[in-house]
Amino acid sequence: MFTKVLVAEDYEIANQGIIKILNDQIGISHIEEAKYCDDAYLKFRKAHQDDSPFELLITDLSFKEDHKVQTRTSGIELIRDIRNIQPDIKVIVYSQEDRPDKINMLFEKYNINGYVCKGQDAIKELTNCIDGVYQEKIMFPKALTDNTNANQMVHLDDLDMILLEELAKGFTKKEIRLKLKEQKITPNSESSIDKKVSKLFDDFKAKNTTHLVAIVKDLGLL
Amino acid sequence: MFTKVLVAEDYEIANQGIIKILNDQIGISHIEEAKYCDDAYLKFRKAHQDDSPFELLITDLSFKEDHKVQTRTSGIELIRDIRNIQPDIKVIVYSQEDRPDKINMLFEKYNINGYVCKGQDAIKELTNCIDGVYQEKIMFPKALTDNTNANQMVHLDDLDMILLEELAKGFTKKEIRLKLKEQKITPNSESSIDKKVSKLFDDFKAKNTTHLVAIVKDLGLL
DNA sequence: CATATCCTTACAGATTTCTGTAAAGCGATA
DNA sequence: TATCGCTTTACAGAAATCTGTAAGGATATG
Repeated sequence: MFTKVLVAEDYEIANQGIIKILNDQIGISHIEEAKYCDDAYLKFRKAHQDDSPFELLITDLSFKEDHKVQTRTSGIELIRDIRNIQPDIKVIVYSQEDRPDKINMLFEKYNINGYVCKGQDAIKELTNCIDGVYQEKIMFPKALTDNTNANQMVHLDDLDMILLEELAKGFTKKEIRLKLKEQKITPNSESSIDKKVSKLFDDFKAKNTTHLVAIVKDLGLL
Repeated sequence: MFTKVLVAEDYEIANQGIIKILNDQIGISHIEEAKYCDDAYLKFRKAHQDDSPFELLITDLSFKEDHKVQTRTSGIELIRDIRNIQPDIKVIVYSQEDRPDKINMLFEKYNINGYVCKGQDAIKELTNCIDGVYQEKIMFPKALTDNTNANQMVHLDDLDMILLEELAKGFTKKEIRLKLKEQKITPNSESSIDKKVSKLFDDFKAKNTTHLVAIVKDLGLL
């Protein structure tokens, strides 16, 4: 079983809960915790430099911001930076998030090894997930495998995401076109943007831009 | 110090975290836990009938619904029912909720004795809160006393909320006008709607409707 | 009663959105 | 080279948004 684990979770009590389980139920000896992404990153890097690296990272996704200014503000950035240094570290995300799209994204884009939804059966799910990941399995959460509607997913490419973000920030299509031109992202004609957004209308059954952004926000994709 | 405490929290891991703290840091001997409101209520009533009542209830507000059908679905109902039987029991709410209005409501309407926000310093806040409540104090969360920005809040009236909701659903102002007319809500001219929405633009510093809805979604008001 | 203030409504015009159609560009294939 | 399929772009028109100005109505105050 894993012997050295890093837990990144800003909510102290959840943090303690995870540690209690790792200790009592799984018997992992060396556990370190961090309440901030940056702290987690520093602990990780120190361990890596000292040649006693962590084998597993258990992290939340969202970290509340407070007085301490952080360079990393979400678990995703933490995963990215840590994987940059130690690509083979196992990563389990433990989060409130239960939207299939978002969770799938984590597996596809960030190659996480497991996901556990905060919830009633989190203890069993977590221990189960750690077991599986230790055996090199990819551990999807029940919410994802149960649900058949995971297949109804809409695939969004990079440009789709850019458009959604810019629209949500209130930019007009003219402004977005200029931005894309500046950054040499193609296609960048107003017509192409129109087409792409119209496709998003179809995909998400939205009536107009405002509706679209509201839907995408609700789905947690933005 | 309290000797018999009931913890109602559906998230197992947070549940375990609370128990760990009550055990390790405060030294409370008799702790019972419940993952469902109804369970909590039954445990409470049994203890009360057996003449060894709980002295303190620590409860979450929101309980996720699952296969088990519950008569009580939120901490508020639990508090109400328990206080009905044992009015002098101390109650601490431990929840994600950080909106001043909502928290204040709990103190005013349900006479809770303390409130702790789930968050980075929850452990210290929780132990501190329990101490205070034991000394018969009313323990407001820091978020409520610290924050001066509670006053900076934008006040949204009913019509504002209706407009935001309808816009987020993708309805045009013409459609919204007709809906308001049907429901006999005034003002309902397109001009008045324009004016009200323009004010919201100012309040939230939004560039257009799409931006406005995105902002309001992010703030969790919608 | 006169006046000030606030709220509602009407309207106008510049801009933007949304939805078509059609043309141009480009790679793959025979 | 010719043709097919796909993507990008151009353009156009109806609808909706956004931002003014101004007029009408209700209420309060002196």
